[in-house]
Amino acid sequence: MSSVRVRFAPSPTGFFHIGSARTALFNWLYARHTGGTFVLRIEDTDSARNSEEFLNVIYDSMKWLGLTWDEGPGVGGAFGPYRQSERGAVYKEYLEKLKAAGRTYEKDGAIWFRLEGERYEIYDEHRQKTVTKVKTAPMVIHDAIRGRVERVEDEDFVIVRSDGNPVFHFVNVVDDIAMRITHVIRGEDHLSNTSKHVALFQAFEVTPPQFAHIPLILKQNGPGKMSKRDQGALIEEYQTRGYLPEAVVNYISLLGWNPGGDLEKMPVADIVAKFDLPGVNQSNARFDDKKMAHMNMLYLLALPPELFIAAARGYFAKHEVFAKAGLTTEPPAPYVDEVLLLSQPKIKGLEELPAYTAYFWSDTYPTDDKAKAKALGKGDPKARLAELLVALPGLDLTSDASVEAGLKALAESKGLGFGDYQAVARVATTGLGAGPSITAIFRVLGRERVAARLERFGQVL
RNA sequence: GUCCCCAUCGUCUAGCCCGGUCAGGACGCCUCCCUUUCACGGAGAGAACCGGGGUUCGAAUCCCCGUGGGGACGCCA
Repeated sequence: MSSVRVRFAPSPTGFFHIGSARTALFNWLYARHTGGTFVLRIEDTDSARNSEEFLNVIYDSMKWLGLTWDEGPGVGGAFGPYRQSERGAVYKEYLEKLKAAGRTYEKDGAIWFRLEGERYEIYDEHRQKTVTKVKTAPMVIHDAIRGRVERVEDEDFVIVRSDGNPVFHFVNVVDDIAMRITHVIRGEDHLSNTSKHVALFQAFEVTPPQFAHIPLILKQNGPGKMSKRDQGALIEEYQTRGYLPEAVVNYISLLGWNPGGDLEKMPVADIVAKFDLPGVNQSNARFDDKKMAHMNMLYLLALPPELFIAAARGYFAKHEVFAKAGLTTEPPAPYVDEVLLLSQPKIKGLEELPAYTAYFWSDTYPTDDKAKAKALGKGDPKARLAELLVALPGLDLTSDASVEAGLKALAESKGLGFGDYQAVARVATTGLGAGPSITAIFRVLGRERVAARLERFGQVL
């Protein structure tokens, strides 16, 4: 294990979104790349806004994405506890250090951090009030992604609230010191805070960790950074929509980072091998759900049959697809597997599956009017239907090839093409204009059901 | 308003650090091919160096200024 220690420090005040996931991922990737330690620390100092529900969402989402932590809640570690709400003693100890150094004072019941320098008053237009500023030397931050950043921190700030709870800036720095964090990889929205943090590190006489401020993810429509309220922002949502976690990981790893070539789809092990801080971009990235969906399709397509079946079945169970289709018992496993495999090369996402396969589960399925009109629009569909019904008992349904041979023979005997039968047979047996090959549909559905559907369709013509 | 960060196709980006290529790839869009529908796949079209100065024989690449975008300015994190 290398000496690298990184942490992801979410606060359970809202759902786990793409931006948080990407920050967690970059920390995890860096830890895995360097053979370091990935720490999960829960920043729950704002008791008014925290909730256990959100905490569980964070754990679930991280586990789903495969972002396992080496130290943190549930797994322990030498620097625990890992929830800030349980670290009161640590903060008290560090607060004493600051007090002893004369770097704190009380005002309005809160404890403030005292910057060193000459004080003066000035009217702040933004806040519309007079504030006390301090003439300080600029803080210099050596950022692994931004380079040298200089910022003047010129106002004292609260480190312990009047209710006794310590504030983010303070606990964040204290824990990074106490947990021996070597690299702070976080969103660029924290860059302006970093001067506060450096001031605190200096007050504790500790060399600050290596900072790396990663670009933000912008919402795909409209201005501003992505927030938990935006469309497609929640990791949870991709989980319920049946996205493959490795696809999500792959896609978000490419938001603000790239291996420096044309490579896009790559196994997570390759991402780990290639990931490094210098490869991280400096400019913000806009989220694109189309590209995410495409990545997911690529992964779905590449899934070995048994894994695709497992994923699809997981989706079906989660969404109670069979129950919603009106079935009291699940269809036989081999039948279900066959139907699922038929669909694998055709769909872009698992969420398409219920609608895509509905006619395999139930004999009552909707008929798409457009598809019907199109199928009935040319030739003599009624005659084709009748011919299919005549030929059906003699059709060899053992394989797609044999069904195809049979249908082609029928078409040839009438001086027609395969397509003349395909269109009407499809809409009759599935109600749709698109789907797996008609030969596979015949074979999997079976002679009886196909016959019944063809007949029923013929009657309403 | 103050401070900080950033700037290549509509989007994600390669190229930039260490100036010299028809500025490359991917998503999306469009066309064609494959085909039994729909996908997948294949081929192709269209599409960008934010603007202005400077340095240089030569600038997407280095410097400055604009402009634009983003972020921070809480007893939130």
